[in-house]
Amino acid sequence: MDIRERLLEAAAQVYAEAGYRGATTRRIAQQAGVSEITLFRQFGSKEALMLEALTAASRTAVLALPDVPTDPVRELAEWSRGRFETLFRIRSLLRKVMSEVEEHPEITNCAKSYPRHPVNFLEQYVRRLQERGWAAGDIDPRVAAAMLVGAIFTEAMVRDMIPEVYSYGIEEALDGYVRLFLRAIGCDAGAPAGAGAAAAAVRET
Amino acid sequence: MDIRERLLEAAAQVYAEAGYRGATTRRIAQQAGVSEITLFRQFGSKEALMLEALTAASRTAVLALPDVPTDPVRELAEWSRGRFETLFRIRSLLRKVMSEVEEHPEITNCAKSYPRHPVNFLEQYVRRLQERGWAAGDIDPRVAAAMLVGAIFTEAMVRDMIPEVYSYGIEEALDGYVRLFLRAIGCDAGAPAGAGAAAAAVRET
DNA sequence: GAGCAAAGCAAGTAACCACTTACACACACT
DNA sequence: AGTGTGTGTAAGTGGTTACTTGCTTTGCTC
Repeated sequence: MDIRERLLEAAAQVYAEAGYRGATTRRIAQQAGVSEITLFRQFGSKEALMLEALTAASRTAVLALPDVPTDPVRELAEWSRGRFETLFRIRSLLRKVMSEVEEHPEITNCAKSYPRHPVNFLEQYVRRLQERGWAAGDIDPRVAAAMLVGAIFTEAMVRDMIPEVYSYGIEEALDGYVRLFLRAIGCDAGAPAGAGAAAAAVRET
Repeated sequence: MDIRERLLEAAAQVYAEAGYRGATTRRIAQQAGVSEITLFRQFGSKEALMLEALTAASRTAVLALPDVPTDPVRELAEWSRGRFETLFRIRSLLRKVMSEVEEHPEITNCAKSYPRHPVNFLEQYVRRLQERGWAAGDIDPRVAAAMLVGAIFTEAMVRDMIPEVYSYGIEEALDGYVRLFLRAIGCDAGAPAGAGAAAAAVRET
């Protein structure tokens, strides 16, 4: 494996564990299995290394939602789960980036430069549900999308920090969020009687 | 003002700005307007000072929800706004605590030791709505409460970090969350026609 | 085998960190 | 006047930080 890549990966990992100040060049070099001098010869400075490492680490594939909704319950459940797993995997790194926005804006900018934020995908999906008459028209898709994405984000960030608050499993939480979300926007297929024409239409397709 | 208190307040403030490693004793003493030696004479060590400062800083009053729900829309709107403002005020400190849980568990424990977490208040409120027949019985109050609280938490944590994602105001967001939440749990009093047949049925029981 | 780029080692730089020691000053109580 | 108590200044402790210099070793190409 290339030394540059080893250093980049080690830098991202140590940063996720200890933050910018805690990610010392010695520790990064040790983690990568190279000497500290090689680090400086390759990247010039710690700042340059971290910038490149965090830019690379934040390049994660963004899960898409189907252009044409067919099974909202299933599609949203899968998307929510994927979104959660992505966030949960990089939760340590994300926490550090969040806590250092004020101090290292130039470095954290690269990590948060989503050209299109995942919340926008969900927002568009809700709009398409509305166009089809599967969701109530008086819902603000931006707010609705932010609510579900926000709940998932919190779940990924704090669940392992204060587990005593969460007496139920993550599966239960995600399924519950999707069900609540669909009910909230008026697209509740599994809701009790009288829940609405939209839900019936969904079930029939 | 007492020197001890000045130091405690300065420690919390500098910690919120720079984190544990960045909160140097020199900087804290300077912020408090006392000499660095006084800091050590008063608290013995940086660790002891930070522990006391963060314990004191995290002692925030927890907003209560009424024992007997009368006006869910208003009560939840007020509670959500209060919850948001509390979190938003200490967002910098919270971000640091979150990013340092793994490294300084003993210090961050004091900050997150909610005997009863705010989400439990909302959970109990939802239960009381259910008992009264104002909310659907098949809703898990724990999951529902976590969803609203999670959405508010995310709003307080990331809104000022990536403002370009949020094209609407915080008022709009909070009001929207409460409306969506009430619809989700089947307690949508003010919902327009078509969306709330189930809600009407709920209200009649 | 010669040449060369990239890696390593040993050592050292100036700055900063938490923390200590020694000593002077100012105020309260008696 | 004396006696603490709490604060300040000055100086310095050993350790760590990012980063550098000088020199040697490795491994590959020709």
